[in-house]
Amino acid sequence: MTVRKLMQSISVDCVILGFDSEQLNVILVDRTLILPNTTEVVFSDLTLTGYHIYENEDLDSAAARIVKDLTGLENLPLKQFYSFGALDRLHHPNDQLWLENCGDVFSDRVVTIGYYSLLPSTNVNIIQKGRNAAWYPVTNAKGLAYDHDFVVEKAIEHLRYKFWHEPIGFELLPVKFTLSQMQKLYEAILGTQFDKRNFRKKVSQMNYVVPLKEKQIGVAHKPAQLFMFSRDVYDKTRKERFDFFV
Amino acid sequence: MTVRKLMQSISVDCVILGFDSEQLNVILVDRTLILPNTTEVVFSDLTLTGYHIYENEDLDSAAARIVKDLTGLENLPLKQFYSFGALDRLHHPNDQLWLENCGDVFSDRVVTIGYYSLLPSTNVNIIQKGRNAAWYPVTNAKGLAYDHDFVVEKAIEHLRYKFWHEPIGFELLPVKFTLSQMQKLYEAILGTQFDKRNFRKKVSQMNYVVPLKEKQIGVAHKPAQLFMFSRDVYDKTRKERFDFFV
DNA sequence: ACAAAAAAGTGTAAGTATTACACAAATTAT
DNA sequence: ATAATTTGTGTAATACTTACACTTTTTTGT
Repeated sequence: MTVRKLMQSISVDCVILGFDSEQLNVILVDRTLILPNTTEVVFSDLTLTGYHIYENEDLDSAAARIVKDLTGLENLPLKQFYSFGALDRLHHPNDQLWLENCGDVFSDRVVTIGYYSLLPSTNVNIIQKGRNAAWYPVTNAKGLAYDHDFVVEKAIEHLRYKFWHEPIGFELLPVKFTLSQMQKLYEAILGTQFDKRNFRKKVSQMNYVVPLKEKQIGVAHKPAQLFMFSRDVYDKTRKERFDFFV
Repeated sequence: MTVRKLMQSISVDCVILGFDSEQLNVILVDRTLILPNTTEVVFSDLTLTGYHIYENEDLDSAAARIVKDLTGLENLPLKQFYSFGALDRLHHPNDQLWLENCGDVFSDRVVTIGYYSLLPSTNVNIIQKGRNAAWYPVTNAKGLAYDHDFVVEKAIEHLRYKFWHEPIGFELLPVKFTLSQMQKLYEAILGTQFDKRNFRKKVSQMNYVVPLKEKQIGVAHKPAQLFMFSRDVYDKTRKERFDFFV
């Protein structure tokens, strides 16, 4: 076992986003402070999956390690999106109490590198370890620890920007999806409504969205055709930019 | 004078880009190591404008302060674009020699927050202070100190991405510019050639590119009409996205 | 004064993409 | 069988993109 020394001024926070065919969700971790030798709950709130980095790991590895430690999830496509270093980002009284009681001594200000990851939030098995991690609707993710409200906001702003300009949404859909699911996703992220016929016309130009010979099963209405995203076709045919709806 | 304590594991590096109607340029700072008590030049190379941050300044302020200290330039529109934390980013022998001789003790690995700024590289007055700062063509900016080759590469990749998707190039042009200058800029950054008539058709849709009642003077050919960018019109009329050439 | 050089400025036709709009078809549950 | 639900489809008007070449305006050199 190698010795791992914390860098006490640098952390990584991960905004793990999921879509459940209705809304965007984010994985948050319970932060309940119980004073030692008592059972008194001093406060209880939620944080992003985040932790300090070690001296012998790079940023991407730190992000992957932190997510694995807190949720059990591995091999997520984590992408760095922004770094946060406001002087007061740890200065809320609860944050101070928490840091005083967690056993390590941190510098007054910690710069955090923000990462995000996208995945379908259904069928994702979060492994509980000590501190509970769970999905929460993004719209309810307010009053988070530290500056994590702001970090989530920036992540979603980043995501929305990318959505307008390239087809990144497929990671948020199941492997086999219907065009209605895809449309709902775009509408949820971009906050717009699209006409069904025009949306489909647009999608039919994306030849990396390939129709399967399968239909939905177990739905109480006409079953929809299933599609999948072909990274292969995508890499080969996509243009420098992505024209989406204006 | 307030006491300023360095955070020895976090720095900011700024990629200050300029365009001179021909090519992209970047401001680099001379790093010549002369051993104390001798005049022997151990090595001499170039770095981005960068330095460690202080404990009592946030990231944006650090970036502005560093640029001012090294170049005299103030009020640049500095934007954060990516952070770098590879374990070996300071491990080149020259980097080690430099750090050993600069008087401070730094941690083995320093995470740096990358910022960029765009400006016309003509008429920019770089104030020399001790270490020389100057413009260099981006294409020649190879073999830089630390991992700065990579930082510059990432900055330009980021810039190119944004250029395809929104009209950010105006900061790289003089306040009054011709359509040919604008076209050259787009061609330089995007690495494409555009048809003059089609380019102008496209620009005429951007009603925030406003024609002036002035023409170029002092050129040895038919003088071109001058245009300027109106942030006012831009903020009011621009759509969520920017259709540029596919 | 004139010619040469240099870059500015301009139009059209064919093809492609976008928009707005409404109803029939397939399936399950009762 | 019927109701409920969601899928799936076409057209016409407008706007945008593409490919393509010559004339105009100005300065410089003779």
